Amino acid sequence: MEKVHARVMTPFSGTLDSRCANRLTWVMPELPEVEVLARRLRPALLGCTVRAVHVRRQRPLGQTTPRALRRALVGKTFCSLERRGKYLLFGLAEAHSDPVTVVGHLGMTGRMYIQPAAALLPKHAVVVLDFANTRFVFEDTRYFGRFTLRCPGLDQLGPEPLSDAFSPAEFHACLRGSRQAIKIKLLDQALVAGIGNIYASEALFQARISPRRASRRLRSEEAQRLWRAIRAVLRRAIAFGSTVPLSLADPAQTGHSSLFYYGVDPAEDGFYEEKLAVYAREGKPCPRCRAPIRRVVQAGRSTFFCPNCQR
DNA sequence: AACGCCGCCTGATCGC
DNA sequence: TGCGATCAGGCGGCGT
Repeated sequence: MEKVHARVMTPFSGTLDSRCANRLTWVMPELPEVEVLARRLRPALLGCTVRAVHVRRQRPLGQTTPRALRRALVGKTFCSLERRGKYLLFGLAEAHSDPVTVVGHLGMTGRMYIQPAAALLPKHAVVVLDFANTRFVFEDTRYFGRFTLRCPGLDQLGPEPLSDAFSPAEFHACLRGSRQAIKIKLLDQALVAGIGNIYASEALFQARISPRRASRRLRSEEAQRLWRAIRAVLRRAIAFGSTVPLSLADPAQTGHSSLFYYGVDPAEDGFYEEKLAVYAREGKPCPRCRAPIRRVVQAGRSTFFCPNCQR
């Protein structure tokens, strides 16, 4: 079991090596990772009826008490699973009572999977939902995630970047009202939902826009380029995540005898090297012009970019 | 009211 | 060897 934890790496949790920003050891969950998780969890989860609810950590429940969560879920059956930005919306229903929605968020290090009822629980389990012979586990090392009945942040979300609700004109209009650096603005979930630190850098690279430009200074064609880049980068990451070779997703290999949660070791298969053009690549050659990628800190977070390509 | 900044939280790493 | 400082970051809350 412990061995498993050392080995399994997933696109749904993680952190950047603190001493060497060039080495990506884990990946934070952003829109593509949450979308891939939803797609994989959905078929396994729908139809499962909750027999018991165990709350191991209260913080991710926010305002919801363990008792309220238990009352809301026990006896109900999972009937839908949707993604909104980086959030997961679990729908549960029962014949003679109102349907409920549970809001989930992976935070920095959250993971969600289904395992056999006999398996050992992870050290940082937050919520466990017992089914007949299996169970749903939400674990989160840093407890930044959410698993709750009420989540105020959800109401503040901007448009889904891959939907028609996300228009270049409106995007540009929002940017014009902000003096913030464009990289920081992209992290604002009210502007557009689901972009995190990794894909903000990646989208700006693809659009050839410097992360330090003031949002309001972007010209119309630049905003449009960025709009397009955001969608392309996210779509590509989703496609990549959902086409991970099955051998890498083999439950036997990851040690989870159930699975549903797919481990990929970036050091072994180069998965992330191929996917990310600039993120965590300080000093390495720009894939477009070979100039060394630079790292700067904006609002306390790392930004990676090519000083030559991005103006 | 937009925006900056802090606190939350743990694990890995590095210096002494 | 072991201990303490540092760092990663999504997001809510608070101050200006």
